[in-house]
Amino acid sequence: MPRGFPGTGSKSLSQPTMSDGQHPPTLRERKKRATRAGIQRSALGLFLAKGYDNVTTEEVARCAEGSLSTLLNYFPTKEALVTDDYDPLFVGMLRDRPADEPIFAALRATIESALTSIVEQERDLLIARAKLVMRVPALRAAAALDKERSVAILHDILAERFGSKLDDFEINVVSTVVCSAMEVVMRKWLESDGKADVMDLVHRALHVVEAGADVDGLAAGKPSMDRNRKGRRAAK
Amino acid sequence: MPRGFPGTGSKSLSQPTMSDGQHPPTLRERKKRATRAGIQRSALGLFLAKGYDNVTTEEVARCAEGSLSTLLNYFPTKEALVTDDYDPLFVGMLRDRPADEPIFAALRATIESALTSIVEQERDLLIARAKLVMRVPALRAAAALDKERSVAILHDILAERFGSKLDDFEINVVSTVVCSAMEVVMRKWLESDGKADVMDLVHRALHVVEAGADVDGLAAGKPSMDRNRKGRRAAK
DNA sequence: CTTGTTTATTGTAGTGACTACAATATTGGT
DNA sequence: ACCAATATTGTAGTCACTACAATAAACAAG
Repeated sequence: MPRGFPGTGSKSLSQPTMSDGQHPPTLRERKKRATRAGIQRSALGLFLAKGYDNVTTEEVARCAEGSLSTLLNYFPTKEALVTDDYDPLFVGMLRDRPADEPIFAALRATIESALTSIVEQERDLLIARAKLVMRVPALRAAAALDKERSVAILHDILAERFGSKLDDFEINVVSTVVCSAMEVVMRKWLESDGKADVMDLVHRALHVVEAGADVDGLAAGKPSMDRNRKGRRAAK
Repeated sequence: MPRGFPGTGSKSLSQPTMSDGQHPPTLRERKKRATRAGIQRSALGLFLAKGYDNVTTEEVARCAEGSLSTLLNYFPTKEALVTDDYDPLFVGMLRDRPADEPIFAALRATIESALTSIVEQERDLLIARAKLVMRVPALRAAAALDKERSVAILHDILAERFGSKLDDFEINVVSTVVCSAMEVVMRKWLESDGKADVMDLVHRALHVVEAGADVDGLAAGKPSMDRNRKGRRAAK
């Protein structure tokens, strides 16, 4: 009789992982994805219900009708059970922008399409997961390590375009700062339970980064705000 | 016969912790500081010698001639053994700047005095610790949580000055972005083993943040670089 | 459908960080 | 020298995670 994770057959969860293999997904492959998704769903459910710290990895494994060994085979750490990994989608989109497009315009466009696409498909899942991460210190710490990768990727893209004209240090600062600003956007958006206009936040944040965080200047009515297309001053 | 941590008597380590109590430090207090410092020094030594992951907390306790319980009483986690906590010094300095000084000027001045003071006294310790943190993922993750507090503190200071004129969101972005930029400075400085000019890095990073990370503009010779007083283009 | 190879799943035994708590030692004031 | 407050220690246990060997399923071929 079959062991394994039988109850996880519903493939309704659209995994945002990169489908690099292309080929018709072999049966084995599909099962792996299913078990993986099943474990992750069980984990998220339990974490949301009982609180991250009050759920053991063993409990998650049992809930997903599998063994702890298998769980650890898919997710090296407990924190990894709550990771999203949208970077590949993001990077692909950014790389595909025309090379002559100003970088901040490209960023805005990329973020807009990536974000709306994600929000459309997995709005609730995204919010639930992200709010969980925000609540749990261990998850925030793990997310910080993920963010390093995002920064590195953006760094590479920027270096591709400006490596000859800009020092690596400045590129580093810019990529770090942009990612940090986006993190603030996410946090603020989640605080509003996803009811705030994400793109408005994105525009406001990127405006600060692009035009300069000259607070004294910003406070004085910010004269050159014609860069962004959407109206400012949305939520208080 | 006395148990406790006898071998840690040398108080040569100038603890940067806030001496809030003021009063003549009672004998008990001094002992506590000594044991704490002793544990931390033992830990750092072992971590540097054998690698963070190859040292157990029990080992650190033995090296400091104390028990594991005591160690855990002083440091709630293994990561905490490598934390520095310069924020109080920093905040105090920033709060003491004249209220009418432009905020970025205040930041530069504060960072300059705080940094040079720290570097003067504990240069080697600082570098050793920070490089350790950079190498070990678990420590980087823990440092991210510490950074949250720094951001919050800077946020409060900015809110004090600009809360009436600027939306909380923009203040959040600015404080986050400034701290992130400083983190990049530290990383770059450590990559050069502390041989690069820290303040030059600080100025360059803050310039990007203050004047705007408009990369296309920056790449095009950056016309308005007369804001900073030190020469640019230091290390390649 | 059987056979053999590859790969996925599982159990076991352990390590290490950390908690809770009770027992003991030390300090500080009287 | 004694008592109260506090510091140190040991014990027992939980939990995340590793290493590894055993088992079961998926796949490719005959």
